[in-house]
Amino acid sequence: MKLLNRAGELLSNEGPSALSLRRLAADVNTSTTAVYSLFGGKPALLDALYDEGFRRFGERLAMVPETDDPVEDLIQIALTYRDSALQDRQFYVVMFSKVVPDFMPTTETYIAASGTFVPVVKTVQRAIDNGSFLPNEAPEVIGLALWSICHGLVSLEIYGILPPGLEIAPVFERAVRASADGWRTH
Amino acid sequence: MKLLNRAGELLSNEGPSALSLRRLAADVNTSTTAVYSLFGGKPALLDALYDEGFRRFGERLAMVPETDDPVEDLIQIALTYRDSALQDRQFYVVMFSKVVPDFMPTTETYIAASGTFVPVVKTVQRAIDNGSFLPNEAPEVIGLALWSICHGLVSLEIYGILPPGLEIAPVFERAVRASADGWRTH
DNA sequence: ATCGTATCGTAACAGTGTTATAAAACGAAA
DNA sequence: TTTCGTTTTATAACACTGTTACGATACGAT
Repeated sequence: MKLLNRAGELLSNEGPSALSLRRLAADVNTSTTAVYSLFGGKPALLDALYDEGFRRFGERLAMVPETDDPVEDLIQIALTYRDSALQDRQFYVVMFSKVVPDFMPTTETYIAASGTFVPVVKTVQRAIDNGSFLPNEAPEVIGLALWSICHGLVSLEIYGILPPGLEIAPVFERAVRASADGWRTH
Repeated sequence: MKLLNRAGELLSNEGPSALSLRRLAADVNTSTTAVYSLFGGKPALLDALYDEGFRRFGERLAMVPETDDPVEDLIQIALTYRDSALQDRQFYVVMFSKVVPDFMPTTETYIAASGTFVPVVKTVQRAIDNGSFLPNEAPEVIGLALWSICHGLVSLEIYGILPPGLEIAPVFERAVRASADGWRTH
């Protein structure tokens, strides 16, 4: 599907505002109607990109190796989260920000995207079983907290609203480690 | 300025996509040109709303009383952060999300907005001086970490991409407390 | 009262997503 | 191979967006 590839390129190279149907159609030598017969419109095209973004994202997160230190595994997942987001930052804003007015993913696509979160919860569960993390805390809650600090820091970074003159990478790691420590058994 | 008031209403009630210049001008019985002579265009109008959003936001955060337990103060600031964001959620997405393509606040407006962050850092400093938080950690970093988990959770909540069937308020508080605990001296 | 600036209305321009209509391409059945 | 039916495509128009040139109006200070 040349259209989808080119849409991904346009999104990555020039951002969401360059992703107009006329521009896209002209780039692959067709007309805008193609988008409607093949996808169903611009929202559906965004849905496909949303899906693609989460596919890449989940692929990379799942690639983090599993060691016998689950808390350290979580840190590595977090670092991978940031790397992946920065690598596909234009996809990231489609996935996690309202970059296109009134765009919402299909519930089907949304459910598929939710799978990205599963390895995090599993690793948290291992940390609980391990005795590293507090028992009697729902692993989804801990996972969500760690996921959120990643999302919060990364989106602030991508939107350029972080204090300037800040070496972000070490700050990110430090923040994630502290956040994980908050769930540790003492 | 009736235009700005109506723009805020439109933004709050119907979201950013309802904020078109023609709609806005018609609602206050004028024409779109008024926006250009009074503000300078739609980006400048958004800039004014961005400013207004941060003004309200900062006002509420600064209203959190200062006790002799700075860590607890930080928790209260965090809870206020969420309350304020949910109260003005359409403003929040203008402030922290790319809801209008290629919109960026003026550096002047951005600097004013940055002031919102100051009370957080000050409270963190008090927690360090207090002996509650680890010394030799930059208060900006700790403040940023706490700010980020608030931002991460709240934006996930506002965008509706949180696991369904979740009582968010207690999860939010639990996550913030754990995140703060991560910076505590043991 | 007059001048100069600021504001406003009308209308047009370029761009967007979307859709009706008709032509073309393709695949399967006769 | 030929025919039929579905899918895909191209053209053009529609309604909408932000923006701007132009002219008229209103307002405030000299």
